[in-house]
Amino acid sequence: MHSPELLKGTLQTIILKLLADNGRMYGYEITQKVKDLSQGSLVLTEGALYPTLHKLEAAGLLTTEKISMGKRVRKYYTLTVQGQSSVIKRIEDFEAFISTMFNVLQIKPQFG
Amino acid sequence: MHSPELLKGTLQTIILKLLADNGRMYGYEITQKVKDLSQGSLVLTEGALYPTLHKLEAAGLLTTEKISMGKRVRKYYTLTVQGQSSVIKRIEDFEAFISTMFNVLQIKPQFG
DNA sequence: TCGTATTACCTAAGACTCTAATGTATTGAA
DNA sequence: TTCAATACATTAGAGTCTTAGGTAATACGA
Repeated sequence: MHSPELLKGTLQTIILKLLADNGRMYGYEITQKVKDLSQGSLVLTEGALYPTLHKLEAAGLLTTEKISMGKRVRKYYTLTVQGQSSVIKRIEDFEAFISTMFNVLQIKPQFG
Repeated sequence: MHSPELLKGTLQTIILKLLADNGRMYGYEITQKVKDLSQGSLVLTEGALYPTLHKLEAAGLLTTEKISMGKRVRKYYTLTVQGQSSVIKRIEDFEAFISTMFNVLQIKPQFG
């Protein structure tokens, strides 16, 4: 489990990128996908997820549609055109930030 | 200039690592060092820096000494033993977080 | 069939970290 | 002598998260 402070500011980027890769997704599905991809080390709480989804929708980056599954209603989120272009920029921003952090911390990227 | 939200949670790590590499430093010096190492893209505001320094001191990771430079008094910060061991852990945490983020975002680290 | 876990949506209070603004004072250079 | 840079610091407010709580459907084992 990571220090939760590090996650701050990355949640929107994660959500947007998952939607870019997977097409439409619903909230609970996003939490499970993040858990899977991070091997359990990143857990999105619902108190963080839903306000963020609603904020991204209000900003015009996402649209929603409600799909009935029997009696249960799922709310699917899809990127708008504006959302699609913003993903690219946010990934670039994230990569630039990481690069800067390696310089400031004076460490080399290690992978393996 | 980076999206400021991404910086959140990394400030303590930056300060501790700079002190580990450079020995004792004073507040203003830290802001300049960060600006230099990041080529101007990361700027620590004083409202973020000083409360963080005081917090790290209260946590026992830093000690201070006041050095008179003529009429001016500089406040130097030095890592305690506890601070030195915490740097190692924080760098490891940061690297693990980056690695996880690359997995979740499904991007490959690009450097150059 | 009954209880529990999981799925699935959501909000609200409070903690925490940052920005922006402000304040004080010294030093150095034009 | 006046302005920029150096050097310390605090505070109000914004924003993002955690923790806790609420509702309800579905699936599964005892």
